[in-house]
Amino acid sequence: MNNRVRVRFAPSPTGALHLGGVRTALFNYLFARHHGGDFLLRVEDTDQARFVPGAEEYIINALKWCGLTVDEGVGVGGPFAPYRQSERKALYRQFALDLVASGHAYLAFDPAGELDEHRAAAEAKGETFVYGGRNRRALKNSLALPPAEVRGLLDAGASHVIRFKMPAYEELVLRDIIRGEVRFNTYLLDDKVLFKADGMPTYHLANVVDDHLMQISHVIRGEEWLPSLPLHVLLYRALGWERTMPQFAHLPLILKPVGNGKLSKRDGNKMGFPVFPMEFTDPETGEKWRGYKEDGYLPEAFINMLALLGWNPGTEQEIFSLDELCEQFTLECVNKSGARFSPDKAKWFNHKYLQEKPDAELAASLALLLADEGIHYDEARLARVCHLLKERANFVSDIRDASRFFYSAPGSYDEKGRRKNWKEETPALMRELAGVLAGVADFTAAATEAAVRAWVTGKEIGLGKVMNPFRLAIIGAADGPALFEIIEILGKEETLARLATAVERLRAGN
RNA sequence: GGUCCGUUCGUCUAGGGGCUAGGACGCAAGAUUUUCAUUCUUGUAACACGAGUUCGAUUCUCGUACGGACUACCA
Repeated sequence: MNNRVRVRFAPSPTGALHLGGVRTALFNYLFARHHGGDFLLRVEDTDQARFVPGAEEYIINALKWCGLTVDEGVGVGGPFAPYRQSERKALYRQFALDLVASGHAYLAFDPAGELDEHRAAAEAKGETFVYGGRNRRALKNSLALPPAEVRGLLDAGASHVIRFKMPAYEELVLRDIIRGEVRFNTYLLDDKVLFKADGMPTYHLANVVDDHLMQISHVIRGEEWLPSLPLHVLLYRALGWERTMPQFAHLPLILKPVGNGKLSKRDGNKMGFPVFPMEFTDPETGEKWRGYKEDGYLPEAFINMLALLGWNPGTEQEIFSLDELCEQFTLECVNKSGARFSPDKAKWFNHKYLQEKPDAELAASLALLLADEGIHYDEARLARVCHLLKERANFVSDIRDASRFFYSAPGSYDEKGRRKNWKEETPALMRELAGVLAGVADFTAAATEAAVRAWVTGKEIGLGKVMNPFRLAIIGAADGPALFEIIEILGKEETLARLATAVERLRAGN
């Protein structure tokens, strides 16, 4: 028996992976790396009806984009292959049958319609229908029906499922790494279906069987699974695997930024932020969902933001590289309560990471965005443009939007800026300014600034009287980065040309 | 409805029987600046409520309220 740490991320390919799913994967990954263990990817595709083509590929690509490398599993293989449950189908039936043989499970023949009727009837009385110890002898199953009738149904090929036989009355005290002791009483629990009529196991059976077979040491999953923990533990027990049963940790949920409830995929489009790591187009509805990647988030920033949603090491550090996260992550520092997602904070993280990016790297991303719009740019200048604009940007697209004047002269001028800054005396001032600039041999920001300041000082007027209309002439707007830095990049010729154009086109007054 | 989980500034959180309850996001003000930002400084703002234990509870216990998850032949 080995006690190597082995964890798995086990998504169901029913659509794109959302924020919560990525965080579950992340915490599993961090836990594995922290302990020098293995991170597996297992695809739980036991529900044929909900299978979405492309979802599995999306999940793999999303993990890749996030930098979460899978050691073993779908896409990479490994000693316990296959890792796709649909390909392990043949394996599960025997375990279900073993449970029937040992008296821990039974065959149930109730048609789905009849159960629906029971549920409806119970609901009408304000109650909930529970298929369990209190009524199973009155339903159509191998516990209630005479053996001969069961055999007859089987011989006739009657559709049936296999249900777990929940113990009548047992106090269960279970341990969760994050929550401590959690208590349940089997008296209130129902006989869950383990094996479906279509020959596929349900999540509960497949999950337990695979975690056992794949020697998983820790099950780290969302809080929505906490209610089925007793079933799973009982299953390990019934299968005789309790001694090597994994430890459990149930992660708090990620909640909507505003309003009630957990974050759903609808919230993103509604409130203007992505809930998926990457863009996803639903193949059935054709609906398109935004992604963090396409919105311009850096994967490191995205991961950092997600890691701090429900976890923190107890220090005041906020910026962590993936390596630092691996080093510092522990389940004991995961908190118990749900965390509201904050799009603002996500942006702030990206801003932080953007500042650390080398100009050349940003320039390469910017070039792509510009090419998308068919904007012509001078490649040699792009890194300088990024250097100048990045500190005021959250995304590379912010740099693109703030840098348009570098690629072409202003086609129009900001009206408010014109009214405020373009006075009767301005044209003359601008012509004089052009003369001053023309005389600067080495057209650097430092040199032009020194020349202009000297000239303005001599004239005994405020710097703003010159700089504001100057800015308007060069970039067509009243805001933006340091003007002398801008004209250094633009060059003398272009600067003088724009000045001349502005003098010609702009008129003072209202 | 039932079962289970949770509750510190608006949000993410630190802390923990005696603290001026700390940080970050956001917001506001000031400084810097040729503008707008950035940046820096300062400010804003919290222990859900009620009992109990205790010399003393935000911290421990129990209730209440509120929030959440689950309650499928879905995961």
